[in-house]
Amino acid sequence: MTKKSADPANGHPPAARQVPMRDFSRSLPMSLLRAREAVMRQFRPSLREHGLTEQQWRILRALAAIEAVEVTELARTAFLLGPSLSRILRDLEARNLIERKTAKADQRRSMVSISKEGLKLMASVAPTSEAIYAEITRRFGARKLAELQDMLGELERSLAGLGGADETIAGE
Amino acid sequence: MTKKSADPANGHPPAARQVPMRDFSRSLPMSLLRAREAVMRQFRPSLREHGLTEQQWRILRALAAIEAVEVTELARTAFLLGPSLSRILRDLEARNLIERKTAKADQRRSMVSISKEGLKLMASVAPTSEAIYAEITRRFGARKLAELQDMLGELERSLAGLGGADETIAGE
DNA sequence: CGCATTCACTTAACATGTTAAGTATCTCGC
DNA sequence: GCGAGATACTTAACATGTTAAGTGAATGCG
Repeated sequence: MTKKSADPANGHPPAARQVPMRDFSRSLPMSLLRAREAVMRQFRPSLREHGLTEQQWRILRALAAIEAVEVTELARTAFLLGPSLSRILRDLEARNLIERKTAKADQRRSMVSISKEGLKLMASVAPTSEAIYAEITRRFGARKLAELQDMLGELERSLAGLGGADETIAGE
Repeated sequence: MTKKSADPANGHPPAARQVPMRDFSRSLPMSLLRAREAVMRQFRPSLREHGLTEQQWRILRALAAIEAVEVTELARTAFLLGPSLSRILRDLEARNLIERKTAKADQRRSMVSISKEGLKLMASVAPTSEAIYAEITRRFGARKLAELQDMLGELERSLAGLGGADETIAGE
């Protein structure tokens, strides 16, 4: 949609296409961005009703599956940068949705876990969330969805080790 | 690393898997997020060298293809929300990369266009950007890339009209 | 014409993304 | 054991995402 270029009614010369590049709207980053937005648009309202943002929900979900994790590993799991996670954890802790206690062995580490309240909140959100996911799967097709996920994973892997900058991965 | 369980020293029962949900890291939103990040990680350093953020680059690219646009349409094209765009345009204008002038017919509208300097900057960034895109295409495979884009587009379309909240689209 | 509504932005306020510094611990070599 | 360096976070600072409110300019209707 919206493939204008029909040169509506502005009495101007063709265009200022000085710099030749691929059609911007068809670039891979834009495709991924739009697709993700289309998906998240479905979930946000429900999360919002429960006073959760997308990232907060990611954190709770990551925590629900385990007993406790260090902040750094949680950041990897929830795909958040340290500073963002740090702030969000502060808020979630203030809301009593998570708990924190410094590890005894290493005072630098703090172990994060979900609280009873956090679990209760999750339980109230999960059904809707699952229903939405099911509807998305139904609309797009379970088979195609799996195929898409495979391709996305492959894309990730094919770009691993092409780190644009520092590349501090080493033995991982 | 990845010392997962091993149950260090905390005297707690096994795990807190109270709320049953799909494996979080395999959800569609996470797959899309990670894939996009893997791609953008390639571009960011180059853009950064030229003093541009991803969004600023999106705006310049959108502008390079046309003579001038209203802010609202530019927002659609660059896939940015009004407020973000508003701020970024203010900055880009201060850097003389774009130009703005209010439309004569409708004083509310302001037409945005890329400046000579903006075009010059684009010309200096485009080659590297294209090279990176080519490398990504090479690694992932041109055929698969096209296939992936198709699927992403399909996903978008299959979720259109399922707007999570207001749904104020009407005749578009 | 008068004025309520709608429009096209812009501001404001708060949450997150992102990079750079800062702080407290821990580890290790000497 | 002690001081340099590495670690695990946290803070800070700035840019963007996101929603709500504000502002000025068109529109429409009585």
